[in-house]
Amino acid sequence: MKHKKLSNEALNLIANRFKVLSEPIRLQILHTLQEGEKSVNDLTIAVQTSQPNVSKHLKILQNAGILSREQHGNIVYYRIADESIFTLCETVCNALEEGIKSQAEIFVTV
Amino acid sequence: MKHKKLSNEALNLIANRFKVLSEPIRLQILHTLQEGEKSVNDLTIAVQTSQPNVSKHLKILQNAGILSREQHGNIVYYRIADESIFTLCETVCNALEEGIKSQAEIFVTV
DNA sequence: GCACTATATTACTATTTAGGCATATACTTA
DNA sequence: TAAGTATATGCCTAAATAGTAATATAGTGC
Repeated sequence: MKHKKLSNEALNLIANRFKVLSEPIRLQILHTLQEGEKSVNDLTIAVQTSQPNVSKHLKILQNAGILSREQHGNIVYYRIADESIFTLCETVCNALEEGIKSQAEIFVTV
Repeated sequence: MKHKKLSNEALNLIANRFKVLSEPIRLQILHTLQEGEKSVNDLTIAVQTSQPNVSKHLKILQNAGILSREQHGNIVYYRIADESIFTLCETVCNALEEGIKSQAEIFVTV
């Protein structure tokens, strides 16, 4: 398996993407948006925190290019702009499952 | 495309994995280890920071199940224990490339 | 214009954490 | 045992940031 050498700037960008995804509330927002676009109010109800807090997280996600924003009258709808985040989550899920299985094997072999 | 509903605890675990990967120095360490196992000293030289700092990051990566540790005499070797992190980095890389391309299109259509 | 609703922003606080420095631990060799 | 080397740990400080509360902005309908 061949791999390219990544520059430090590239690693910084990658690290930053992970940082954006490292907040549970933001993952909750993304997970909720997997059903389709939602208003800020919908999301506020879904993630159980204050509206200003949701708006702040939405801005972070939008700035990262993960969400797009669309305003209709008084209501602002957010939607997923970069589906790759679900691939990321799935990869992590599988890895975590594997890790737990490996731990379980310790007991099996006793 | 069907997707399962994730519990908040699951999202916390996923967020935590992203958090571990959200530090450029840790990505540098992982990227260096892609060549194969290295000693703490090797890694300290590779990532250009202090040895205690490297040890601290190595511990975080090991606790997350991403690295494994093996001591030979005086020297401690670390190696990748969870290859999925490279898949993650690659997915992010591709997404970032796509994002930049989309931005570029704005200029093309002028 | 005025009241009402939806979203965003600002200022603040509390928590987390990366990095530096000093030092501890552990292994090796003389 | 003593000196030397490799790695880990503890304490501290500075910077980043999530959350809150108050307020600002912007759109709607009367």
